[in-house]
Amino acid sequence: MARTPVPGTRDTILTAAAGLFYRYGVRAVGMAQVVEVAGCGKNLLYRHFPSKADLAAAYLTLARREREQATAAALRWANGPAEQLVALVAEIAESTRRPGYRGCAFRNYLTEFPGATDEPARVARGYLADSRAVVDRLVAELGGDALLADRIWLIVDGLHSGPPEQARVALDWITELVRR
Amino acid sequence: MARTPVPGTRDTILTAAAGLFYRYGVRAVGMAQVVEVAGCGKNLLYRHFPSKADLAAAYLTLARREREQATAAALRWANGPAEQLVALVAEIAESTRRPGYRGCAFRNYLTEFPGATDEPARVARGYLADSRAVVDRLVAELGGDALLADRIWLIVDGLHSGPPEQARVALDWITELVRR
DNA sequence: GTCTATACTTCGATAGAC
DNA sequence: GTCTATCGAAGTATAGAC
Repeated sequence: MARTPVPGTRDTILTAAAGLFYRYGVRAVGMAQVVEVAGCGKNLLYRHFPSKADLAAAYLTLARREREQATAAALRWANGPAEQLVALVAEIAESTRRPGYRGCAFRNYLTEFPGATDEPARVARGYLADSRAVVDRLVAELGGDALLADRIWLIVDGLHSGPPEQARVALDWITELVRR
Repeated sequence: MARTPVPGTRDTILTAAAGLFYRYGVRAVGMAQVVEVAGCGKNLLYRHFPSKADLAAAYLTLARREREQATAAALRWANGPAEQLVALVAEIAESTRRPGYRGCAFRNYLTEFPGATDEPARVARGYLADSRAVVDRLVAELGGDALLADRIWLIVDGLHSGPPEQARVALDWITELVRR
């Protein structure tokens, strides 16, 4: 009897991989570990993701989707560029305070693979660039100059790599900058 | 005939390792690669550094010494806490603009080995904590509050992980914050 | 006695085969 | 799903040059 392929297998594998990659780093996690946590055979994993780079790229793409959804949700209740900028940073600040937070997945990947030009690196750089572009757009709508955008991005960068205690400091500061 | 031990061998090896570790990451660089670049035998390497962790710890300790020397040199010409804070950040900003800059060695290590508690990790966390303490002390001397110290540290964090173009933005901002 | 070079061991990784 | 081929890495041991 032909066995019905289980739907959502790809998601199961990807979720397991994402958890491990984010927590321990992409380099530190082996495919065997992913198989173990996903509870599937090695066969299936390599069927869905022909190489580790493919899996890493999918992991970062998933992370991107999650970030974008969280951002969109945060922006939903904000009116105008000022509120939107605050909401944007507030969402990041909040995420850094969640248990298990280990920094920005995209920045982490680029630190683990400096100078990489493979697919995961492209996904990571792409997200960072697009993310920065959103800030630029909102600042422009606000009527702010390039300096304000640079400063906000500087805080966002610091927020991602600093300790979670910085979350409130960053948020308050952004609020102050934007309201002015 | 007894051969005279070459002095400075340890430094030669360490310099080679440091260059590789910083550029490509500690995980990505193998001991064989270090041997190759250092131009010595494997035996000698393991005599001076019994394990890769020892070598990594020595690399970060060297990085710390270099940072401290650069910081001390920058602080030498500064009078009072305000000027010293500016000089401190100016030195960091300048360093991020040097060719070959690949981020903060200590933050990078901790990103490569999240949650590590080995000797290199202790060195990295130690430097970061001491570095932060210097900022706190200078801010206190300046008569500033904890918020100002947090904000300065936020900028320093952002400066380390952001693009080099942020250097001037960060420096100007610190100057403005401290002069007030 | 100190160094280089190299062979070797063990281990874990990716990836593919069955 | 297990089994295996292949590779690279850490670390050790040995042989030989100076």
